[in-house]
Amino acid sequence: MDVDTRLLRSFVAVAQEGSLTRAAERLFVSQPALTKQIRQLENRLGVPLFIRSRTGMALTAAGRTLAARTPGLLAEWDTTRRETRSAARRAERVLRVGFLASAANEATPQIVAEFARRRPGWRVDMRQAAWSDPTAGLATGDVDAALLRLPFPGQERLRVAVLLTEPRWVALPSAHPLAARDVIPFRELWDEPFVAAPAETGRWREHWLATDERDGHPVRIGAVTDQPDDWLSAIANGYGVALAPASSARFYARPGITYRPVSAVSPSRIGVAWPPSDDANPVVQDFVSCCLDNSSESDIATEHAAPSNDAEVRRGRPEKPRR
Amino acid sequence: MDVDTRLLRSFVAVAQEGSLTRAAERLFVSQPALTKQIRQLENRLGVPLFIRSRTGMALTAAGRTLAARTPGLLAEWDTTRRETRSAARRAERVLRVGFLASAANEATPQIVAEFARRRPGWRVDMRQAAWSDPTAGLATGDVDAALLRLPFPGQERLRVAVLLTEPRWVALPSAHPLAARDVIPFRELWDEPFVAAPAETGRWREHWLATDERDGHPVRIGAVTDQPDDWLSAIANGYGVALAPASSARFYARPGITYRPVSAVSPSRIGVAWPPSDDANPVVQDFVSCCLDNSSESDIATEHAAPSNDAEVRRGRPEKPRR
DNA sequence: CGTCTTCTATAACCTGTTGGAATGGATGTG
DNA sequence: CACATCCATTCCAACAGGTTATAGAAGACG
Repeated sequence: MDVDTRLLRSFVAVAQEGSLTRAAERLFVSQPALTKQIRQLENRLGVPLFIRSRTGMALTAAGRTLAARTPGLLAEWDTTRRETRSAARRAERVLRVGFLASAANEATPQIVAEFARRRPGWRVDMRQAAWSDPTAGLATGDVDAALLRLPFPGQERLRVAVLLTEPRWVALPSAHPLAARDVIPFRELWDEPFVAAPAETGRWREHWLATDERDGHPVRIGAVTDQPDDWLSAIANGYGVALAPASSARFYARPGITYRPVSAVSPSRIGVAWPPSDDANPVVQDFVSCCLDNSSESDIATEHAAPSNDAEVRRGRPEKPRR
Repeated sequence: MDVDTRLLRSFVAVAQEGSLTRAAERLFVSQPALTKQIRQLENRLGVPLFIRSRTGMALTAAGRTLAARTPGLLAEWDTTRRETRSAARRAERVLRVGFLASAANEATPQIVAEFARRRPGWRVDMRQAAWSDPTAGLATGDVDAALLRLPFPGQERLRVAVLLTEPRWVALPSAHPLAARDVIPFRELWDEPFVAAPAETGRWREHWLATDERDGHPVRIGAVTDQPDDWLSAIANGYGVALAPASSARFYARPGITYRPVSAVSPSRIGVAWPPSDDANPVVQDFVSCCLDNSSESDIATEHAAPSNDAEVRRGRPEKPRR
């Protein structure tokens, strides 16, 4: 009769992977735990969902039926959850905004101040997210909007407006030979070990390793960190170097670390993001326009989800109604 | 992130009842258990769903949002569950048919035999249901079709074809003064204690107490039973009398119990029921037509769900393709 | 042929959660 | 002022669910 959605998520993972062992590591649980979960789901439904064999787990006819419907159900539950939390924040007059440490910049206090002027009675609740969640809580519905570094995984399912573009620099241990140079061509960093974000951040990690801009040259990983402090320590301790936004030189200055401009590497962008379900939410939209008003971009680009790939819809910069 | 659908069902119950105490008894759990469930749901969502007061539990804005979407989610889950089990039975070539003890009659073996002729390779799995589930497992998706006494609760959401109409008699302790009579007017039974079905069977229970046919006269309940054997014992032991289909005199003859015709009470009907999702399932439809072929009704009525009340769609009796 | 590897299943153990009964506390009511 | 009616809390027993270690089956390979 009743099931924990967790069982359904496990089921979907096993169905996709075709293997308990692989699904187990994807879900960060042990394989015996997954064995039990699947067996429990089968018992509750009173139906075998998989045919076990040494080569893995194959769906039965019933399993295929379930597998076809479950993702939709889970998506609906997630939507419901998101809307419920969003309703609660609206009732409390709180706008919750997530941000990545590296995406908050000098303009942030002004954005919040202007929002406070436009929406008296409302409170902005800023929460910093770890790098392990590059959507800063948007993906899970924890926040109404987020200030992020682009690109990030899951971007296709959200609305994004670019606020700022800045060059990428490199952070090096001060003792590093290249630290003496004024500008470093990216090519000269190809063989350096890099301090990287956790693997589960996918596209985001790749962007900061600039894997696309190495002509296929492999990346050396010197360390994996998931917070600014660990990241700085790893670099200072010589585990590797890392690309970083130019503004890091101001926000994350630290003895033992030197920032240098990098040539021949694409810049980094900061954007504000919100879920499509809030396209008509006036409060969220007010916050977005406060962001745009304080943006240094002369031409605001809003990235929408496009059927095939990331087409960008450009729109003129709105008037500044600053009093 | 994840929730047990049980929590959602509890939430819906509390939201509807507006009270933990009442919802708890409806759900057959203790009130502290429900308190904890609701609190747990609130914690998982990170949102208060109810405002507690001495007068009960009132939904918050977030609670209303959740309450609006949850029933749909649960219904979808139930549909998914039903279809999954149904797919399993199709793969195994098993048609599972539920029946209430009192709804199986002399025609049943012939129905099954004819189905076996039409669908070689298929097996019919007949399962008897307790009175506590008057849909005999259809409501929960445990069976593909069911032979039932009409009317029953939940009938509106299913397809039903009437197979047989028979008078209602009364079952009395043999020592009962009325047992000596040939025919008993229903009115003379109004003050007798009745042996009834469990309260949760709603409309079904009321039909067998004939509450609608007492001119508002209150019903006396002498005992509550949920299986034929208990029911017979209760009557034989003098806890009360009970209306029963005329055929019970043949199927449930027992020393100490006397069956007598009752006048001025409506008859009972037997029907075959199936879920609307199987309207196009050829196997289920074959079974239904086997039922109709063996029906004694000269005019087959199929009851469909109607927007306002139980309109009956009549259709001519199909040809008998009996070889 | 053993030996590895790669799957899933099982066993043993530990911990946190859940449910029930009894009880408490707040608050209207006869 | 005792009572009825809510929800919250406490205590205890039972169970579910996780982990590690291990078993068992069956291809892959030297």
